[in-house]
Amino acid sequence: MIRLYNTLTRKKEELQTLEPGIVKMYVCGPTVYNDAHVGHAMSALVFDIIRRYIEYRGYAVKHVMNYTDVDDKIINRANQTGVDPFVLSQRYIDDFDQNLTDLNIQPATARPRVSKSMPQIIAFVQGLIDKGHAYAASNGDVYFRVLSDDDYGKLSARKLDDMQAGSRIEVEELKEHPMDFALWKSAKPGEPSWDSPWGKGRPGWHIECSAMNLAELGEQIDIHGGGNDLIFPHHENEIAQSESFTGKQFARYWMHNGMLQLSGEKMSKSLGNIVSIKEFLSKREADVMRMLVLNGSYRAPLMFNEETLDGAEKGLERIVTALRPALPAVGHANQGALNALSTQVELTKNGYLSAMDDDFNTAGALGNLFELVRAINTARDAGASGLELQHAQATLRELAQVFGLQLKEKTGSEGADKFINLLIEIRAEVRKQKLWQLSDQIRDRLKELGVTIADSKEGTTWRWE
RNA sequence: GGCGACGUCGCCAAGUGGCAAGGCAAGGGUCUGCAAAACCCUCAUCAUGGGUUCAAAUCCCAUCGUCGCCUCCA
Repeated sequence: MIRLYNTLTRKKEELQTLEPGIVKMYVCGPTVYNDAHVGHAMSALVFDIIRRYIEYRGYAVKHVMNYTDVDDKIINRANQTGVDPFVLSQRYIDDFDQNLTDLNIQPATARPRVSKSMPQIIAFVQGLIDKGHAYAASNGDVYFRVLSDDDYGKLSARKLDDMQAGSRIEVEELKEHPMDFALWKSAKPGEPSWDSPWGKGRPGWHIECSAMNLAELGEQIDIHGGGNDLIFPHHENEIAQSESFTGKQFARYWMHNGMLQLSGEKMSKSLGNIVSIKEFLSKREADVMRMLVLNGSYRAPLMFNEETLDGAEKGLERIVTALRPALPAVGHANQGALNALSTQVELTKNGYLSAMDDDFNTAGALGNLFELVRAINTARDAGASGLELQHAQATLRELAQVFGLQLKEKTGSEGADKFINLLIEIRAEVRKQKLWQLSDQIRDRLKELGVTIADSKEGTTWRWE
């Protein structure tokens, strides 16, 4: 039984789906006006890991991620660069898709965009007006009437009265209440706009997600996810819109990931302290970013710096090492060593599942994986054969794959193997004659070419590195 | 100022009432001609001060500190 932390109730709850065996999950995607950064990667990775685990547990996941391709930022950037806003957003959508692929993130089963959802959005706004939850102002803007929603503020645990007190929002005369927010914005000159019952205009920020949710997943969904910086106002307003429109509970579980911390601060567009995904991947493997996320807890802030990345990279190598073959000359491992290994396989499986069932505790599950890593290495050192290691290694690989780790061994140029083996063979002869200098020279030169040699009393092995 | 989350070894971090997982780093050792890898050993009483309890990192109160939101943001 999977339990997950629900922001709405601030408690862990059992996952009970609306339809048996199916999880409807909507995760807020990016506004596409710039290169995506590693903070986006964290969020995408968190929900990718969650999705993979839910699927591993036997559910089918309907996963929707939207692209916000109509927005002030896009329009501004388009104007600055002289590129058509739709061309610009298309370019960044393509880039983002590529980023996700590079990070081994499973594509969402549906990826709607604002620009292609206009009829649904307009119908949604009209519906809210019809039900008295929204009103059109004289200038063509349409606002949501917060006072019409009696539990407004329940997700972010705020009260309307409190918000007004500390609010820095300039009260617009056209609004009935200062916290009323725009569902539809009347067009300004030079902006993309669409025809509507209230004149030419474009959607506000929050309505798109309500409308796309309804279109793709229906009136009610199981999980709604996103970064915790979206709790207010975005998700709060989504709830207000959707529940006012349908009269039903919108999402059963609200899940929010913590922020990536770069030198102690949130990485964000406005602070300008950004590392793009592209930039990251030019320096490190995709698995390193995933390991960093796995080693933390998805709801807490995640430290992103050279030190934590080095740690993630080393941990990754440790798992990869455990998957390597048995030693060349296999002795016979004693029964005790083999029993210890199979015991650990069971312990790890159980530990992994109970950690992950408990609100996707990846750090705890990872700890279990490392215990299996050690058991495998110990058995190998004791002389276990490939066959004897097989089950444990398969388990390790399976559980790592549920995490979405690829665990790629580096490979070199094709066809080089036989020449490398030849060199190793010659070197073995050289070593027999104790010509250490020559032997070391071969090792050093191969190292420079990306081949690492390891000698042991059972023989010599090599690998690309 | 308001609301929320949090403070566990040098770093990342699990654990939320019953003797403090795991990874990285560090030190010592085994193996090795040397090296790499691996393995073994060592390495914390849980921000501070009170309180509840037979028993608290884990519950309550206070203080200090950090982060997020309140404005675009994963």
